[in-house]
Formats: sequence, structure tokens, C-alpha cells
Amino acid sequence: MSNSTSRRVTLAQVAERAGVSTMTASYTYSRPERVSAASREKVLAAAKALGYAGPDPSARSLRRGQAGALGVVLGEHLTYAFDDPQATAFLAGVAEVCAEQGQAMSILPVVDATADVARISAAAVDGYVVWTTEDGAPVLQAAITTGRPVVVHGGPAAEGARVVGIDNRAAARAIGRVVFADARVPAVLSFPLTGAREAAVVAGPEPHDVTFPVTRERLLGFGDAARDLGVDWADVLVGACSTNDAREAQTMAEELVARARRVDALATMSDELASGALRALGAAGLQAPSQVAVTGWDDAEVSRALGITTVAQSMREQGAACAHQVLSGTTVDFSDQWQIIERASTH
Amino acid sequence: MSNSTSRRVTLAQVAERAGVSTMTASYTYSRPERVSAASREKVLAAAKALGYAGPDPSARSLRRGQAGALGVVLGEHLTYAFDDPQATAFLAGVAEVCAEQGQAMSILPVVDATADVARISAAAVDGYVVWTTEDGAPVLQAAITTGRPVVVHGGPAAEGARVVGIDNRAAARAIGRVVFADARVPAVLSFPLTGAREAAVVAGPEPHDVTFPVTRERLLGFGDAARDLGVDWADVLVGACSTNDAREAQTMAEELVARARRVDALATMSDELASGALRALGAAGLQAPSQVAVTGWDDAEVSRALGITTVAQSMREQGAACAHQVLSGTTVDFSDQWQIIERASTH
DNA sequence: CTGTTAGCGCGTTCAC
DNA sequence: GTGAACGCGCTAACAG
Repeated sequence: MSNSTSRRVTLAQVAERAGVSTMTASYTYSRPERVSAASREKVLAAAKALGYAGPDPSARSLRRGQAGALGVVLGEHLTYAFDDPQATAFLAGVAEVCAEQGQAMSILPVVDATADVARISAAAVDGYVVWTTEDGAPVLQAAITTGRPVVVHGGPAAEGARVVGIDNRAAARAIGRVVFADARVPAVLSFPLTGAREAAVVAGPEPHDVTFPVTRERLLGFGDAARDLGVDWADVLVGACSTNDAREAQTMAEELVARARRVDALATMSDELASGALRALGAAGLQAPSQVAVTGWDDAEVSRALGITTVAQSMREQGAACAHQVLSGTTVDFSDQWQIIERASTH
Repeated sequence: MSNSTSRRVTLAQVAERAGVSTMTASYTYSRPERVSAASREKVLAAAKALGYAGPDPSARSLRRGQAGALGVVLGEHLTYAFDDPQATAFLAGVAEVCAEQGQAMSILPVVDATADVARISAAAVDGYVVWTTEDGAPVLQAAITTGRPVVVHGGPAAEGARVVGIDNRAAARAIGRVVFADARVPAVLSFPLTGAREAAVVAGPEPHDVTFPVTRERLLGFGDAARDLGVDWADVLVGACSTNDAREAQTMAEELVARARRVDALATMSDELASGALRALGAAGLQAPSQVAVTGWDDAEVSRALGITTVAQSMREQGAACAHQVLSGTTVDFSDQWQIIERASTH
């Protein structure tokens, strides 16, 4: 067989063998209705004989000026993202829209700052969906610099990128009101404040220094709620966990309680953190909610199982909205698409 | 600014503005060390001034003959795959390797048979990892037809594609020995037998008619174990669930028990199914394992929580191995990379 | 309905 | 270390 030695079969070869022009062969694949049945058959027969699998995707992309793929950048943790139910729900939403629109979903590895930037500018995609990152993240800037449409979920805001997500500050204030109701010593269990991800307990951290926009907004909202209560933010202890992990949250909650014995309300940034906090309280012999009220965030499985008051939002819908926005320019406002779900962990 | 009106900046324009040849500009991006520092600076300055974000990915792919992306085909359920912990663990493994090798991971939507085939041949990727499918799945054939390397996880075997996965028959036989030990009326709770996914209870289904290779192998292994016990496969009731869902498993297990009152051992194909079965047994007033022994598969969270005897295998490692195989041709044999974990649900 | 012309943007030649 | 030509494989635009 001659095709086993030739490196690659081209459309032109197929056309020649079929006895038609290259364009007829091309149309056979891209617009079959423009080609007579006779020619089409000849072309397909020639293709089969030669082992031609269809137009080369890269060549087609170059010529058409579009890649047929949506790029997804998962912030800092490529592989861990698959362990995070929130992230996977978001991806499922993106995937759904890609499927509808016949686009591939191209997930870009994020590992090392400089390599990441290079890969983002070198990816053959028509636009980017970026999963929450830090202020000034080089990967976001790289996506914007490509000149293709970019949507960031959660933030940060940046010129050239649209942000999709709920109003975290408003939601935090609302759930803060629930958890801090009648509290005297409110406290917070938070995601990391900066990319350094150091775990620490600090009193009233300066929001300006918090580089993760989602975390910043939520802290601001909890601060609003504390202020509503007459408590100075500077007096509110915030335990920053380095990851979204129940065990670490437990340790951190223990430290919080040790530092402020009379803590009577604990707002956390995820149901996972809240579940760890509940364990710490239990170990310290404290009852929730009678002695300490606790809230989570996300309305995850665990919040239902443990009866944790939480903020519900649909990551899947937000993922779908991000994809739609990049692919078709459709705009959806999610700012008030959240809801407080009260359960047994608060009064 | 002239660059706001021009549609796209090319390397040639950058070169012209920098006062160097196109090739010097090209090398500045692909092999910076081959260009003098002076030229490099001029090129980068010109690029910045013009808003040039680097070489066009499609053009580069065309010229280089490689796409820089690994294609992943998720079988029948694109969006549901993100809900399945086994699938996400597998994807995490694939992602890990893609990150290492600087490749993008391009997930292809699978929705509609004919469109899927078209998209697979049209995707700009260097090879495919296909997640378990049915015998003769058109998507697998489409991947193979592209002429690029293809690895299928789980199966089916096909010429031109390598299969990665454990020896499901051997593992099923091994766990079958544990669950069926001393049993008189063994039964099975299975994944769907064919793409039609109909839920039904059948006695000793003909393995030949089972079109999902993983399911078929496991049924064969359970059959081996029954035979080891002196029980005829034709007498073994198999409840096929249409999805991997605990609630459906509960219903199906109830039906099984109704059909064969004295069932005393139930081998299932996932921990999820096993957990549903346990609920059904509890509702029927049957004790596990004293009255009915039960096993799952996967060593998932729920199997630890409920004490279900199960088969452990690392989906993450298998995902990584699939990616390595496609990207670098490395072969790893997983056939005996499984382990029985005995817990309270069996004697 | 089909063929011709002319590139898409880049990188591999091979010279200098 | 740099420059000039050519073509990767395909398709938009226009004839015919």
C-alpha cells in the first residue's frame, strides 16, 4: 500500500485520485450539499482508498481563523480542581455549553508562572474562561493579551475580561447577619488571604491586603455584618486556612477558640471549613448553635448532612454562563443569584 | 493607533517594525538563544508596541505538524462524567501528565453519534485517550481513524488502540470468592449490559450479549466465582441498573430479593450500588453480612464509611498512564494493579 | 455545480 | 547571526 509509506494524505491527493478539483473535495467535507452526489461518492471512495481521515484540523483552523475550542484556565490547582466539587460543577456547566456548540473544551495546565503564560498565549482556542485567581495573576493577563474574549469567574476584575459571579460581599453580609445575630464575639474562618497561602489567625485583616478577590469580598461582607452588629472589624479574629480542608479548619478553629474563649459565632467560607469547625467545637465541649453559631458556604452535601446554614449558588449555571459569554457574547448577571439556606447550625 | 484597526498582527509586521527579518522575529519566540540580545530586544519592543501576543497557535501547529494537545473522549456522558468520582480521578491523572508535558487537555463533547465522529476527526490534538465505551463505539473508531495514537481505558479492544486497565475478570473472580463464600444463592447487581441501558433482572445473562467490555469481564469473573462454588451461572440472578446510582440500586436489590427470597450473597459493580443494596436489605429486615454478604467496587469514600468490602484500583494512576502512553508511547501494564479490601459487609 | 487563484501565519530550508 | 524563498494543508472568493 502506498499510503503506508506516505507520511500523510492530503486533500489534494484525494482530489487527484477522485479526478476532481481540490475545492470539490474540500466542499465534500465542509459543505456536502454543494457537491453533486456523483462527485461526493468519488471523493469519499478515493479518501477511503487512501486512508484519508478528513481535513487537517490545524490547517482548517489557520484558514478559518478559529480554533473550535474554548480554553479553560483553572487557577492554581490543575489537578486538585478535579477534587473540588465546586470546581467540577463549574466545569460540568462549561462542558455542557461546549457540547451544545460543538466546541472542544481545552483545559490548560497551570503549574509554573512563566511556562503558564507561554502556554496560554500558545493555545489554539477561541477564548478563555478563567477560574478565580489572585489579583494581577499573570495567567489572566496572558489570556487577555491574546486578544480573544476572556471571562473570569469570581474575579479579579481586569480590563479586557468580564467577571461572572455572585455579589460575594452582599451574600457574606447577609449570612453574616444570620450567624452573627446576637453575637458578642464573632469570628471568621477564611480561605487564604494571599497567594502565599499561609495559615494564621489575625484580627481584622486589612481587606486591601487580601489578594484573592472572592475572599476579599466575603471578608468585606462579614465586616459589614459585624459593623451592623456594633462590633469593630479590628476586633474580629479571622483564621485563614491554607486550603479548603476540614482537618485544617478544625485545627484553625481550635486555635481561634483558644485565642478568644468567648467566641460565639463563626462565619466560614465553605461548608468544608464549617464541618471542621464543628468538629473543633465538639472537641472543646461547645454546643452549636446554642454556644457558638456556625455557617458555611456552597450548600454542599456535607452542609445538608450536618445541618449547616449556608449560601447556595449554582456553580454549574455559572460555568455555563461563562462559556456562553465567551462563545456567543451573551451576558448574564449573577450578582444576586445566591440564597441563604438556614439550618440547625444557627438560631 | 493603527493596531486597533488592523485585524491581527503578524510576525512579519513585528519583524518589519523591528527592522529585522521575519526569521529573526520567529526565533525570538521559538529559540531565543539563537538571536542576539540586541535583535531580541528590538523584536520584543516592536511586539509590545503593536500588541502582538506571540505566534499564532494554529499556524504554528500546522507548520510543526503537532497540536500540543491531548484529546480526551469521555464516552457517553460528557457532563455527568464530572459527577463521577472515578471519572474525575481519572481525569486528574490525565491532567497531571498533560501539565508535566506542557500539553493542553482537550475534552471532546460526546452527545450525538454522528456529530461526535465529525468532531473527533476535526479536533486539533496529537492523540486520544478514550474513557470506557461500548463495543464498536463509533467514537473509538473515529479516534483510531485519525491515525493518531489512541488509548482506551477499560476497553473495548480494537485494532489501532491500546487498552489500559485492570484485569476485571480476575478481580471479579477474586472478590466473588469472598462475597460468595459459603453462599447458596449468589446474585449480582450490575451496570447496564448494553447501550440501551435498560434496567432489568435476568438470570445468568449471556456474556456475549453484554456490550460494555468492563461489565462483561466482571460478569465473567463473577460467573467464574459462582462456578468455583458449584453454582450454575444460569441460576445466578443479575440485576442490571441503568446508571451507577444508589437509589436505583436499592429498587433493583429489592426486586432481586423479591425474586429470590433466599439470596445470601450480592456482588455489585460499584460501592454506590452496594450502598443502595445495603439500604434495600435493611428495609427488608436482612442483616449484612450474616444473612446476605455484600461487596462493592472502587474503594470509594462510601465503602469506607459503610464498611463495604471492595476492589481498590487507582484511577488516577491509570489516567496518568493513559496520557503517558499517548504522549510518549510508554507502556504500563495495569492488569494486576487491583486489590481486594475486606470490610464488615462480608464474613 | 465546479474549477482557478491566492493566500491564512509561520518555520524549515538554504544561502550569505 | 541573519535574510529570502517556499510550502505546511486548507478554503474564501470569485469566476465559469
